[in-house]
Amino acid sequence: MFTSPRGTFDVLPGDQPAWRMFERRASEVAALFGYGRIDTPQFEDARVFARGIGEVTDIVEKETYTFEDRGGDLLTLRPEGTASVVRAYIQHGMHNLPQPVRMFYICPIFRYERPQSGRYRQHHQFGIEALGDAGAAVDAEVIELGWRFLESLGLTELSLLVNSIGDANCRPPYVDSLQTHYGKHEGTLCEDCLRRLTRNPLRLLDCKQEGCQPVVETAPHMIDYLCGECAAHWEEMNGCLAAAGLSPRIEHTLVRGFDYYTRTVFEIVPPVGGRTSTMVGGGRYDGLVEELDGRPTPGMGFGMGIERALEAVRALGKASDADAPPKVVIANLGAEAALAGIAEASRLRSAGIAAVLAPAGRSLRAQMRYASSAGATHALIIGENEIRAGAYVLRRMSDGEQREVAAGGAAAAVRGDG
RNA sequence: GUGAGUGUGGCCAAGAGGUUUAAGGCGCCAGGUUGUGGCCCUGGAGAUCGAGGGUUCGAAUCCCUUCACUCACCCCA
Repeated sequence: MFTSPRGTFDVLPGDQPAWRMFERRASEVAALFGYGRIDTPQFEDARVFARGIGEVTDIVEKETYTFEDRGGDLLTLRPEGTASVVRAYIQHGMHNLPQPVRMFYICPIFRYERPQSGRYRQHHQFGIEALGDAGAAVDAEVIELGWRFLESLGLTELSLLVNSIGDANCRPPYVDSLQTHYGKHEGTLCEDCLRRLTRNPLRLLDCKQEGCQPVVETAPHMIDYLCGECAAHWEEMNGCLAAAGLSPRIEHTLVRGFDYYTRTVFEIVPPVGGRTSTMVGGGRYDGLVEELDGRPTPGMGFGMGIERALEAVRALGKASDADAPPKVVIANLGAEAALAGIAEASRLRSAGIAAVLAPAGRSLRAQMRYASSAGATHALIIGENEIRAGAYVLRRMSDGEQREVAAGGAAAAVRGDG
C-alpha cells in the first residue's frame, strides 16, 4: 500500500475547519497590521537559499530537497519563507514602493529531516516580512503581530523571548570573547560543543547538554558587546515593545539557525517544551537583500509553524466553531423521485444552501440515517406520494418538525429556520 | 546521521508456540412489520497478524533480515 511520504501528512476533510480558521485569522490579523499576501513558487534556484540562509548552516548542508530539473537547473524546495520573499522584492523592484513593504505568506516548507513530534518534512508556515525600514519600531511591530495573532487563537500561555545578536561590527568581537570563554572549559564540553566552538560559535549558547550548562551560564552576553548603533536599536526596540504592551524576556542564549539575522532575534515558545518546540521564530536581516544581489535594504520578519500552533490550539480543547450552516440531504424513493431530487438539489445550491442527495436505492430509514450522520440540518423527502401531490416534505432534523414545500420552495423554508 | 520503542480488519485493540475456521469495541452496510434519523436490539461485510527468510509436526506468537511508524538527540517551525 502506498502511504504519504515520510514526514508528510494529508489534511483530511475533517481537519480542514481548523486549517481554514487558521488561514482566515492569520489573513485578518496581517491585514489589521497592513500586511498584504504574497505567494511565491514552491521551489527556487538553489542559490537563493544557499546564499540567503548560509552555506554552512545545517538547513542548507543536509536538510534541503535539492534536485536538477530536466534542463539542468539546480532547484531547491523552499526550506524557509524569507529568502523567497526577498527574491521577489528584488525581482519586482519593490524598492520603488512606499517603504517598508509589508507582506505575509502561508505556504508549505520542505526540510529533509528525521520526523518527530512537531517536526515534519513538509510543514506549513505563516510568515511576515517588512522590507525597507531599519527602524526599531518595525521590529516591535513584527513581534507584536505574531503575539496578537497567537493571542487571537486563544494561546495566551506563551513566552516571548528576545535578544540582539548585533551586526558585522560588534558580533566578531563578541564571538572572540565567547570562544575565549569556552576555550577555558574545553575539557568539560560535549562533542557537539567542541565542534561548534570553531564552526558555529553562537550555537554554543543553546546546547542542552547538562555538562555544558555551567559554561553557558557564565558565558558573556551579546547585548553587553553591542556597538553604539546596535545598542541604540536594541534599547529603542524594547521601548516600542513596552509601548505595545508586550513584556518580553531577554534570553541571552537566543540565537537563530540562519546566517542572515542581525540585531533583533526573537522566539515565541510554549510553556512546556520550551525552545525545542518553538512556535514562532524570527528577527532582523539587514544584510539579506544585498546578499541576494539587491541594493542594501533592511528587513524584519518571522515564520510561524502552523502545525505547532494548531496542535497548541487543539490542546486547549477549544472546539469553538459557530452553528453549522444549513445543509439539506435529499431522500429520494424511486427513479422519478431521484430525478426530482437532482432538480431540487440544484435549486438549493443556486440559493447558496448545501444540498446532498442521499444514496439512492436505500430504504427511507437508511436515507434518514444518512442525513443524520452527514450532519444535515434538514431532510427533504421526495417519494412517490410527494411526486403525485407536487409537494415535498421538509423535515427539520433538530426537532423533527415537518412541513410541505412546493418544488423549488425548500430554499426559502430552510432560510426561514435561520 | 545517532539512540530507543512499536507494527494484528478503516480506527482502537485481546492474544505471548497447538480448542484461533484470530476475541471485543468504534466505524461501515442491512434489518427491527408496510415511507422517516440521532438511543437501543439483531445480523453482515471487512485481516494472507508490516514484509521476506528461518526454527518447529505446528508460528500472530521464537530467531534473523528488512521496511514503516513513534519518541529522543542533532537541527528547527
